[in-house]
Amino acid sequence: MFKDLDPLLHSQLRLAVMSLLISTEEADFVFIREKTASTAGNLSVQIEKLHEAGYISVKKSFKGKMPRTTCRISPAGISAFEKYVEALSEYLQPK
Amino acid sequence: MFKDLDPLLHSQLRLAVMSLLISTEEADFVFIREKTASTAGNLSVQIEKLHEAGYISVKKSFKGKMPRTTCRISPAGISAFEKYVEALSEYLQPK
DNA sequence: AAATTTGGTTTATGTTATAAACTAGTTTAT
DNA sequence: ATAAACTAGTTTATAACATAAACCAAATTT
Repeated sequence: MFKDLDPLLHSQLRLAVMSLLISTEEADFVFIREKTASTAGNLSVQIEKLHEAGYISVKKSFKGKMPRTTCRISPAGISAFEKYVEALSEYLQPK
Repeated sequence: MFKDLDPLLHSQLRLAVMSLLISTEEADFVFIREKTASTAGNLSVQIEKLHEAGYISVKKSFKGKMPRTTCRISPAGISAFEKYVEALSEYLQPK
């Protein structure tokens, strides 16, 4: 009856990150931190989890002299997100 | 940008319980346990949390000689569920 | 009457989310 | 030039949460 919800996506912050990346394709750490209104520590941890899962890629570079972390959603991430949305909709639209 | 998700509802099992109760208005413990495919222990804990929050009412009675626990969604529960669905939809339909 | 099942609750444990503290370096003010 | 403050994060500690395992009381089955 109720499909399982991917625990990696069923987290407010990780879901917000994925939601952002789905529409922007690429976003850096600071942009995501601002849009999600999260702390850097929390965001760092959650980005690492999405990365480990293969849902996003993370690229480190420099913008001038300052470090920059850029995230991009992967095909696996897109598909996981779509699957999550479909599973969740069962819960939201009670038949 | 991203509204906060009610942490009481942002839990697979509690959300499934609420989803069931939204459509059935009243359901007993065993019915919910079967529909959600959860263990009795976990369900007991999560029902208690929804109860404490005032999202559901819990009535104890006997069906013949056997104990029965009946749950019903409250107006506060309905409104919290609706609010949750609305907040969540921001995450699911990336603009 | 012993064993099993029912309908739960309580408790213990592992997982998760989060904030606090820290690191490494840059920019700004003195 | 140096101290102070800021940027961009990471690591670590702690509190909250989800879940299963163990338990209980009573009913039913054998």
